[in-house]
Amino acid sequence: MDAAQAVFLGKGYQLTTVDDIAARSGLSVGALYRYFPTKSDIMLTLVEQRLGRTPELLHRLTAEIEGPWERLSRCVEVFVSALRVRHPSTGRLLLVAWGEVLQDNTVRQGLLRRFSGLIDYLASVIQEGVSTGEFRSDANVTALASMLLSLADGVTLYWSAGAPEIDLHGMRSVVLAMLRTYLNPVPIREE
Amino acid sequence: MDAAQAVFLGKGYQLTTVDDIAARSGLSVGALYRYFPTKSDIMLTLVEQRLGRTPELLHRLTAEIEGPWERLSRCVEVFVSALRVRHPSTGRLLLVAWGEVLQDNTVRQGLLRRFSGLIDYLASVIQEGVSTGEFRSDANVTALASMLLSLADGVTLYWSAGAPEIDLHGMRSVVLAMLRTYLNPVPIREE
Amino acid sequence: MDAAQAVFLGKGYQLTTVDDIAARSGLSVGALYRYFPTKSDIMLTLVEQRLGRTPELLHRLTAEIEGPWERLSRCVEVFVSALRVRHPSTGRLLLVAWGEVLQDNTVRQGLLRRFSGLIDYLASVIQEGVSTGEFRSDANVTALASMLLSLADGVTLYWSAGAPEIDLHGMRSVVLAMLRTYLNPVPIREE
Amino acid sequence: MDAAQAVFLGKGYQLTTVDDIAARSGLSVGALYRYFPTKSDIMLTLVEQRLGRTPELLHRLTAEIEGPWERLSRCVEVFVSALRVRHPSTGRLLLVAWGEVLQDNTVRQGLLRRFSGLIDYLASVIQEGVSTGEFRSDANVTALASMLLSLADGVTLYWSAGAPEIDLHGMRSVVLAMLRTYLNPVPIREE
DNA sequence: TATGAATGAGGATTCATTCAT
DNA sequence: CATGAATGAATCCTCATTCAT
Repeated sequence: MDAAQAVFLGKGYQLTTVDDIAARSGLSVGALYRYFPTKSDIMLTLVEQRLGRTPELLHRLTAEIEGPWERLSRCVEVFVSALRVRHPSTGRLLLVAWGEVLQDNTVRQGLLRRFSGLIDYLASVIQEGVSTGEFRSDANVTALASMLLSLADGVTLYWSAGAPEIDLHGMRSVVLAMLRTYLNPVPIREE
Repeated sequence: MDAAQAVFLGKGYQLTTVDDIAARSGLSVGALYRYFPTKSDIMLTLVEQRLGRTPELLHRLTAEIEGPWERLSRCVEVFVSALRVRHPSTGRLLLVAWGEVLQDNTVRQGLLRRFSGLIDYLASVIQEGVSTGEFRSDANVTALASMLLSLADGVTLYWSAGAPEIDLHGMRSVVLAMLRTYLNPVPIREE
Repeated sequence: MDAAQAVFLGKGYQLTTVDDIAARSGLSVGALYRYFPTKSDIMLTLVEQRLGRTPELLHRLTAEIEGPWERLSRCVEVFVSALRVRHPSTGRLLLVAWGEVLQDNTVRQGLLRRFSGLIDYLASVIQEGVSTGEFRSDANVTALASMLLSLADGVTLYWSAGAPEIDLHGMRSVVLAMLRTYLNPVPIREE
Repeated sequence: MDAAQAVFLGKGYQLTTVDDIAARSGLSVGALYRYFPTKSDIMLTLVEQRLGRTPELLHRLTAEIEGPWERLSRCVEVFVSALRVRHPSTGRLLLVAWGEVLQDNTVRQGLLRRFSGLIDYLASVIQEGVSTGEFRSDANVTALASMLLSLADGVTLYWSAGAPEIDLHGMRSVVLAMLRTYLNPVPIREE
C-alpha cells in the first residue's frame, strides 16, 4: 500500500489527492483512513519508513567493512549506487519531503531525525579513523560528517529533479580524492 | 510588492493564499492579478529575481579578486555570509522553491538554470587555476564545481529548515582545507 | 444494550455515530445491525421504550390514588420527581427526540403518540372530577389536559437544556395553586 | 438571504446542506461563506435574529397597554396569534433550534438568553400587578413567569410538530381563566 | 451468529481566478 | 486602473451500511 508513494513522486504531496492514492492502491478512501488518520500521516509514514531508516540501512551495509577509510569510501559508494540503481525513488521521495518541510512540522522532524542519525554514523566512522591514527588528528569530525551529508542530499535533490549536468561518477571520484588527500596526507599513498 | 515573499517563507507556497499575499502587500487581489497572471507566476518571478540572479551576484562579488584560489575561497566566504547574514531569507526561499519543483515545471526550470549558471561560474574559476598551473592539472573541473554547488544547496536546505547541528564555520574550514589539500598538494605549504 | 442511550444524551442523535453506540454497548457494529436495521431505529426504539411508555407509567403510579384532585396533584408530583430524581435522563432523551422530529417522521409519530396517550389519561382524570362535581362543570377538559402536558414538556426541555432559572418546586406550587383555585373555587378550601 | 431559513424549516438543521441554502438563496456557496464563517453560524444568526428578538418584540407589542391584567392577557393573545397567524414559521424555527441545543452550544446559549429575556419581561408585568395590589400579594412572580413561558414553548413545539389535538383557542381560554382566578380571586368578578 | 474491515456517496469548507463597478 | 465580492470546482474527511470470514 505504501507503494502508493508512486503518486507522491509523480505530482508532489500537495497536488496528490487522497482519492489518487486510494485509486492507485486499490483501496477505498475509507479503508485508507482506517490506517492513516490523515493525508499528512501517509506522508509521514513514508518519510519514516523510507527515509528514516536510511541511517540503519547505511550502517548495515557498511559496518562490517574493516578499516575506517574503506568504510568511509564504501559509504560514498553506497550512496551513489542507491541514487542511481538501488533506490532512485527514495531520492525523489526526499525531494517531496523537503517540499513539505515548511508546511508540515512532523515531516520536518522526520527529516531532521534522519539527518542526525546519518551524521552520528558518519561521525563515528571518521572518529574511528582519527582514533587509530589513520586519519589526520586535527580533523573536525562533526563538520566533516555534516558536510558529507549536506553534499549527499544536495546531489540527491538535483539528481532527482533531473539536473542534466550531474556527473555522479565524476563527483564520486572528486569526493573520494578530496577526502583521501585531506584525511590521509601521506600514508595512504604507500598502501 | 514582491517583498510579500515573506508570506511564502512563513507558510510555504501551497499554504499561502493569494489573499495572504494581497493583504501583506497592501494591494488588492485584483491589482495583484494585473501584474501576475497566476499565483504560480508570483513564485516564478520570485525565483528568477531572488534566486536566478545568484550567479551574476556571485560573479560581481568575486570576479575582481585576483588569483584563482583567492577567488574560490572568496566564493565559499560569500556563500557562508549570505546564508548567515546577508540573505538568510534567500535560503528559505530556495527551500520553498525546491518544494515546488515537482509540481511546477517553470520553477524547476528556474532552479536548474540557476544551477547551470553557478556551475559555469565556479567551473571557470577553477579552470583558471588549472590553466595557470596553480591547481592540480588532473582536476575534474565540472565535477568539482557541481560538488561545491550541491554542497552549498544541501547546507542551505538544512540551515533553512533549522537543523540544529549545523556548524557553518566548522564546515567552511573543512571545505577550504579539503579544497586546498586537493587542488594544491604542495605549493600551498610554501605560501 | 439500549442503555447506550447514554451516547445520544451526550452528543445528540446526529453527532453520535453507530460506532460510538457499538463501543459503548460492547457489541460490534455488525451485531448492532442484527437487531436494528438502521441507526434511526435505535432512536425510535428508545423513543418507544423510554418515552412511549410514559402514559402507562403515569397511570400505574397514580391510578390507585383516590379522589380526582389527589390523583391530579399526584401527577404533578410524579412529573417533578421524575424530572429531578427518578428519570432525569428521560428528560434529556425527550430533548434529543424533539430534535429529530423534523428529520425523522417515525420519531415524530412516536412523540405524538406519547402526547395523545398522556392527554387521554390526564383528561380522564380531570373528567372524573368534573363528573363527580368536585371540579367546576364548565372546565374544558381536553384543553386543560393539553395545557398541562405542554407545560410539562416545556419545563422538561428547559430543565434538560440546563436553564439556570428554573425553580421546579416554585413552579409546582404555582401550578397546583392555580389548578386548585380554577377547578375548585370554593369547596376545596373547606376540605 | 436569511429567508433561506425556509430550508431549515423543511428538513431540519443537520439534513440541510450548505448547497441547499446556497441554491435557495440564489447565492453561491462561496458567497455564503463570505458572510457566515460556518454553517452553524447561519443557524446562530437565525436564532438571534428571529428568536432572540422575541423579548423586545413582545415588549413593543404590549408595553403600552394599560393595566397589568390587560397587559398580561395581551401577552397571551400575542402569543396565540403569533403562532397561528403572524409568525408560524418562527414556531418551527424554535423547533429546529431546540434540536440543536445538545450539539451546538452557541445555539443553546441563544435559546437560554431568549428564555431569560422573556422571563424578565413577564415577571415585570406580573410584579407590577402585585405591586399595585391588583394581583394577589403572595404570588411567586418568577415561578409564574417561567411557567407561562415553558407552557408557551411547549405548545409551540407540539403545534409546530403538527400535533392534531392542539386546540389553541381552548387553551388560551383555560390559561386566561386560570390566571384570573389565581391572581385576582375576588375583584375580577366585579368587572 | 458475531466481527470489524471495507465501501463510497456525501458534505463542509477553501481558494485561485474573474469581472462588474 | 483598482477593488473585492462572487464563483464553484476541488478537496479532505466522515460514517451509515454491507458482507466476507
